[in-house]
Amino acid sequence: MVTGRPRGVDDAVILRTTAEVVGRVGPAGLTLAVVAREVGMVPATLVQRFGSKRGLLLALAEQSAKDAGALFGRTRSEHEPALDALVTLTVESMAPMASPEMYANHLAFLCIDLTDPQFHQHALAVHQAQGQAVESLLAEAVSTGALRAGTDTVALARSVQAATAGTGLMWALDRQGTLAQRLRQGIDAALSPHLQPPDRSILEKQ
Amino acid sequence: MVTGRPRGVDDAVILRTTAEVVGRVGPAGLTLAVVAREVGMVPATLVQRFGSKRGLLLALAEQSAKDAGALFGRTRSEHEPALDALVTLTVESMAPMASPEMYANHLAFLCIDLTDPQFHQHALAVHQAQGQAVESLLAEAVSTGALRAGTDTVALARSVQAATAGTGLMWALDRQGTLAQRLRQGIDAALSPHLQPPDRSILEKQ
DNA sequence: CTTTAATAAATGAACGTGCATTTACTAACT
DNA sequence: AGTTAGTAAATGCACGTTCATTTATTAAAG
Repeated sequence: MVTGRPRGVDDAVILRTTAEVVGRVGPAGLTLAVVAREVGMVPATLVQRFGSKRGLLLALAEQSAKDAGALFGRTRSEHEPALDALVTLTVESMAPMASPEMYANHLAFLCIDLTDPQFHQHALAVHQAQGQAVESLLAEAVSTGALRAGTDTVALARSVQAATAGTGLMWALDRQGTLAQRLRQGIDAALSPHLQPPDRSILEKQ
Repeated sequence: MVTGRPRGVDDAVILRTTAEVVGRVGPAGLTLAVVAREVGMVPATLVQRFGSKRGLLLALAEQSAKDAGALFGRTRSEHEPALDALVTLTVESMAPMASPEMYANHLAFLCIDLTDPQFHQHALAVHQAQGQAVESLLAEAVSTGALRAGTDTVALARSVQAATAGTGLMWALDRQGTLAQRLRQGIDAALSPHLQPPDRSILEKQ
């Protein structure tokens, strides 16, 4: 085996740096020059390793999808009620968008996802992983009696997912409260009509 | 008042053309050259009349906000049940995003709205106008007995708005069915638990 | 142990392109 | 004449990408 000059920094570091830069300026504002400087390289190197700017962004999207998949696929912490876990998971999954600017960057990525088939594939996978996770938590809530028996968990999962996405959007626009608060309220509103009486809310009233 | 050379085309035409171009390529992909060509002008003229590319886009945002405001502020068609009107209004308001590409453009604009204060102002106004419209329709539905008495219309309006926005987002991702269908289902899911029994749904079952 | 060849990685400088914007000028209208 | 609209050409900049070259590393050859 013939090895050449070793790589100074490995792809993971570059992708982390790229993510950080994207977090600041968004995918559109991203320039190879900035990423290169921050990682101690020169733009041409990035092109050589990732093929193009698009290649770099695509690799980042791939990585992010993998991370998100891991988040939604991870095993529950024990003894936590399913609906609490649902709220926790949702809030956590949207933590990287918890400022209007970061949310805007998220949207910018989504724009790419909707336009470019390769990006779309990853985004769709994440979206479906989330749907699965939500639905299985709802199903568990039904089986433990937190939700009314006979609840259509598939339909409800859709509602919860829509409430999540929609709440994020509204919050980014009106900027009232924190994203986490709003998500809790939004999910609660979607779920509360389906709670097993006498429960009225999944939020602890303090 | 001293008038000089008359304007060849008035601003409204330019804005309509701009909107059309944006619909094709998105706000980021917009170039003055293309707009200018389509309207029979030269880029410099657009700059002179709107100050800059940003000025043109801002004027367009202003116009769009005005249009949206008119839509949400218009008087109800008579004898239509409030909840039907709610669905109709929602579907209509999202008609210009009824393809994934158009939705992506909408999102791209939203990215600008979240980043640029002047754009944000218009977007927020539209959002609040929608909220108002939804809430007043819900209030009417309560008063006519379609919704249960005692329903918190403000909270429910929020839910409906979130369901609307979230449903749009999900549809753009998974592309199942038409946006209108999905919106109907999404709103129905949000409202059905609050309907006055024995009603279960606001969708006509055919 | 050198030396040398082969290979991969990284670089720096140049290139080209796409675009918004500026400037100087012309045309139309009162 | 004075005022406004429009234009053509030039300017300048910001980037992505290409290319020839240098550097680091290993494997074999002497």
